[in-house]
Parts: sequence; C-alpha cells; structure tokens
Amino acid sequence: MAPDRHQSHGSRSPTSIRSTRSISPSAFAELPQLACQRASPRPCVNHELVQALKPLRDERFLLYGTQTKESISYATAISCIIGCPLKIETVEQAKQLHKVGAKLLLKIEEWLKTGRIQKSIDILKSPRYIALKELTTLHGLGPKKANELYDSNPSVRTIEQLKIAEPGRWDKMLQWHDDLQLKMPRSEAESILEFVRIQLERIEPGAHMILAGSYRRGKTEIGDVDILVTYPHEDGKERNILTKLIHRLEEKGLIPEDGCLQASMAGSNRTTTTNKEATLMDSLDRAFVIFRLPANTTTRPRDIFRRVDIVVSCWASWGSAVVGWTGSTQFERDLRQHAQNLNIKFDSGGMRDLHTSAVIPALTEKDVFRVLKLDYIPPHLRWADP
DNA sequence: CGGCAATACTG
DNA sequence: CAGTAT
DNA sequence: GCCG
Repeated sequence: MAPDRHQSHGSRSPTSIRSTRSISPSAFAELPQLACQRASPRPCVNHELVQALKPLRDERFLLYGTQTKESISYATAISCIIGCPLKIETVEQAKQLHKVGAKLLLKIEEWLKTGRIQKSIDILKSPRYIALKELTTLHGLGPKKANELYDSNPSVRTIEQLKIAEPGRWDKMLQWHDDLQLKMPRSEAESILEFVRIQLERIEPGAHMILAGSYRRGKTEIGDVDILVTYPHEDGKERNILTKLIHRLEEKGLIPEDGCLQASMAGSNRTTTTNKEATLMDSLDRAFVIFRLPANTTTRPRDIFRRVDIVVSCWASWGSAVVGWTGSTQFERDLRQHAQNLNIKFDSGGMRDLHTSAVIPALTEKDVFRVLKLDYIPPHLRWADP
C-alpha cells in the first residue's frame, strides 16, 4: 500500500523522499491532473485538510446538485488534494496544485494558519445544511425537492416531519429507510453475494460474480452492495438472465414487495430511442433492488434490508464493467474525460473508438488501463472522493 | 467564454 | 423534460 | 469554480 506509485506519463516521482524541502520544486505542480492517473489512498496524507474542506463541497452538492459547475469544481479540487502524495504545508505548495484556484487557496491558507475553516464550521451548524442533509438521505428525494420543501414549509426539517407534511408520498421508500442508513460489514456483502449466487446457479450455471463498489476498494463498512455478473467466454449466455433472477429472488422472499426499485433490461422492454450505434448499453443489464437478508441465529437477530445493485455484463466488456462499477465517482469522471481526450468513449458498458466507431474489447481491468494508456491503479487507490 | 462524465428511469 | 440515481 |  505504498502511496508512491502514480504518474502515468513521463518520469517516475522520487519515492523515498520524505521532507518536502528536498523534493523537486515542482513536485506539487507535477501531480497528474486526473484521478485516473494517480494513486488516491485512504486515508491520504492530507486527510485533515480534506476533512476541513469537505463541508464546502457537500454544501454545494446539497444546494445545487452534484452536476453543477460549483459542485464539480470543489470535488475535483479536493480530489487533487487527496491525490497529492505530499503533505501540503505552505500556501505556495497548494497554489501549484491543478484545479486549486484563488477561492480554494484562501480556504487552504486559513486552514494552514489557524487549523480550521470558519465557513466549513458555519456550514456544519447551518439549519439548512442539516435539514437538506437528512432529507436527501431518502431515495428519490434530491437537492431540488429538498430545497423546495425547506423554502416552502418551515415545519419540514427532518424525515419525521416530512412524513407529516406529505403523508403517503414517500411511504414506499420510508418502509426501509432506517435499515438503509446502516452500514454493513464486508462479511455481510459477501453473504448477500452467496444468496444471489445460489439462485443464479439454478437459472444459468457457470456465472462469474464479483462485488464491486466500495467493497472492492477495500472499505470495511459498506453502504450498498454492487454485484457484477458475467459468463466467461460465453457471450450471449447472460441475456435475459436478470429478469429471471429478479423473479426468483422475489419468489424466495429475498426481495420484498415493491423492492425492485428499477430495472433496465436490454432487449426485453421499451427500447425506444436506444441507438446501439451510439450507446454501448446493449451489453448491460441492471437491477436496483432492496434485498431482505434473513435473520439467523448467530449474527442477525432480525431480517435486515440492504440496497443491492445487480449488473450483468457481457464477457467482451467485462473489464469496462468492473472498472466502471468500482468507482470512486471522481475516478470515473476523470477516466471518462481521459478517454475522451484519446478520442475513446468509455463507460461501464464498454469502450468505443470515436473515429472508427469500432468497439474496443476489454476483458480485464488491465486491458482497460492499457487501452487508455494509463498505469494500472488498483481499486484501493481509487478513493478520489472525500 | 465554453466546458465540465455519461447514461437510464420515473413521473 | 426535469430530477434523481448510478 | 477553475482551466485553456
């Protein structure tokens, strides 16, 4: 777990130097620009600073959504700090980091001087921030609706108050909400995988299945489970598997009533405007469900509900699927951006050469990195989000 | 001043 | 189409 | 908000 190896191009950085003073003067400036080009271990050497900056980013996420300029700007800047292998000790060093501009620099300067960022402290105490934070924990309730509720109804500040203000509207999600807030140990994610594996074996044996997401990045406490499925060397065998699997899980009581939150099924239903030439998604099949993990006599006194994403990929783009579903979010963003710079379109459904429109097969993760001319970054070094 | 990842489902 | 989600 |  050496935080030493990053860089995708040019010279390798010196690995053994500890003191910032003796490092090449441009060490900070030479930090690779994109998260997919550098190691992002967790925790990182600048963990304290990142924690201090995080509320600034989170507030923008909650006020404007995750896709707006301000939000992305903070996310990418903080991502750079996360990926910086050296501890930031002076403003001059911070100034050299890509994506850290005048505004962020002021905050970093304040932190270096005083050990805190007043704005962040204020945000964490702000009633609006606190309310939005809680309201948006509900699946389907995002920044827009949360802000609207906050502005229009002074008595809606918590989930409990939401139940009173808009009775019935959120019931479907609320029935599992408490459970879904809980983290689970890695062993439980593994347990869920085995439940699913057993059922899939009864439908179409021979599947290869892995846990992606934060589990794969090595987290000890998991929020939701991402299961990836393929049939090695057997393209075509994966078709229509997911519908059957979901039905079977429902029959067995492993998915509750209304527990299939959404399912995109290639081929089976409305393929209205899906242009297979442009979208690559014909190879992907995905279901997002609530999984009822049954009580047992040892570790679980009661049934517990967990969010599970099941993704079926064809073997030819398995590498893309694995990379695409391992994250983190910022890593994925930067990876797509990098791919686009090379005139390649990347997503979890595969890669495509934008000149020739040819699909570029990638059976493994390393194939993906090789095609994109990147050094391989292992999953536990992809923590590009705070 | 334009661009910022990209795509799918719901209502 | 806007909002939410991955 | 930051960059080219």
